[in-house]
Amino acid sequence: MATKKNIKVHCSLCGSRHRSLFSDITNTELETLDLHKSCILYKKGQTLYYEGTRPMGLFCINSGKVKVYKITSDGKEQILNLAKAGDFIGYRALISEEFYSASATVIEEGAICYIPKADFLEILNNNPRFFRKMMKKLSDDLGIMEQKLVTIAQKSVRERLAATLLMLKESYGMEGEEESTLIDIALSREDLANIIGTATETVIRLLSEFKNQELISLQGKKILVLDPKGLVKEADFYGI
Amino acid sequence: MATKKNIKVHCSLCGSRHRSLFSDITNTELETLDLHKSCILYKKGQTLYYEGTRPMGLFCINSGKVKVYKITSDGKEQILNLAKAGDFIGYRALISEEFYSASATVIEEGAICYIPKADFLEILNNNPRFFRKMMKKLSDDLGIMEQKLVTIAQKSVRERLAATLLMLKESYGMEGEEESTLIDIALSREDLANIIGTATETVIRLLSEFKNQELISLQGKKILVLDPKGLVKEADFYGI
DNA sequence: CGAAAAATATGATTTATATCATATCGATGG
DNA sequence: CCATCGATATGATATAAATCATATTTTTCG
Repeated sequence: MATKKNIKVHCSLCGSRHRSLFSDITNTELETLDLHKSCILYKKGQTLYYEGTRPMGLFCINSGKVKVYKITSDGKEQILNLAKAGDFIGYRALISEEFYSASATVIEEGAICYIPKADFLEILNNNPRFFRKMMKKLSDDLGIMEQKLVTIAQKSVRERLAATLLMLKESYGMEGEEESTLIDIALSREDLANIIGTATETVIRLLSEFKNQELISLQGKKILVLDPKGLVKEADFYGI
Repeated sequence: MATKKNIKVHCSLCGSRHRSLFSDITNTELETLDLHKSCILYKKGQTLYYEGTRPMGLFCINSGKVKVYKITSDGKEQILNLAKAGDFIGYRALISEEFYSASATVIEEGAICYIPKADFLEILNNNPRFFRKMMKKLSDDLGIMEQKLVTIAQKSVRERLAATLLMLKESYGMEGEEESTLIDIALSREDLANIIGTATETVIRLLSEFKNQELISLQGKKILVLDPKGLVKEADFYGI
């Protein structure tokens, strides 16, 4: 493997920062970050961290997409979260002072910054605004995770898939003509199955059915949502 | 319905406080709390708050047990959390500044205090120790919820039931003779089903099987764990 | 206390989804 | 550019668990 090249992505110039948790930290803090952080271009398939290892810092996604997942004792993968530009990952383990409870792997290449633990904690402890924001973020994350739990526990695979497509449309949708929206994230059928907690073949079959119902159209790896209202009807609720 | 009687349970004398998030707030803060809070004896079946309503304060359980749950669009219940003496509930909605995202109902009667939102936020904003503790709590809660999600998404009902019994043993176990431990919480089979996300009949059947395997013994409503190692083998992992 | 209601128990049947199997398509890299 | 490997697709079959049905036991409360 070639040595990873450290690239220069200044926080102050980062296009994603204003949407991130760092949207209103001080200039001094920004400068310290830029001085201490590293930023690397990751390729698809590279892993940022592994479950069970010690967190030494925080990942901040400048571009690209990442999946955060756990592997069960019998080797099955469950995706907990998808992260994109502007998202932080790995803060939960830092705050709970635990080893990572999940792994994170790049699914679409991009530049990802790494902020040393000490700097993150420094800002956390000296910037009450940031502290409050971080707390709110954890609280929001918890609310989302609770909703996911309920969905997976109580809804059929068909409903969960429809709900997941709607969720992906919200996060990764690129508006097209008419009602149609392209879901702009290259998820394999297997990834999709590992989000909703089902078998890959089941996802493939259900996507075919949704296609036959003209709810979606399959553009190679990506999915085009043709009839969001139809999907809402399939999901029979919203939220995952 | 008879008017609820406000009972006197001083925080400073509360036997559960030292185990709670209020374990190290200042005396002044304690006094303010005692002045402003109310404390009511709730009977089984009474609801502390309903999903969709606005949180006006924080519940602090002095005694008794509470289930926190969501109801899906098709009327199914999913229990997210069980709370006992020393536990706080309802803080997530306060911190995220949302309506309640779940309901909370008493399953074993007890005294439950209600701390006005303003007092909670006051302590939160003026006591950095408490703030940090609250943040850690949310982070821990999130880690637990993630593990639950994985378990429900990837494990069989049989494995989930075994894991749940082990979890309940940890939280509510009363050591008996030999390896045996009584799970001291009066959960109906339906509640148990709503924790693991399955049908009531399935729980009843599987409990019968575990009884036949001499892993547990059914003491009326309560369950006696006879062979925890056997249950671990059934669960094939630990954590829910 | 005793009737009614709720919870538990168990059987029969159905069904959604997993698993296994095989074929085709498409991407990747030597 | 072709060979190989992984992803997608679809069919056949197995199975865990839901649902429906009906006793029996336990709890509730008038």
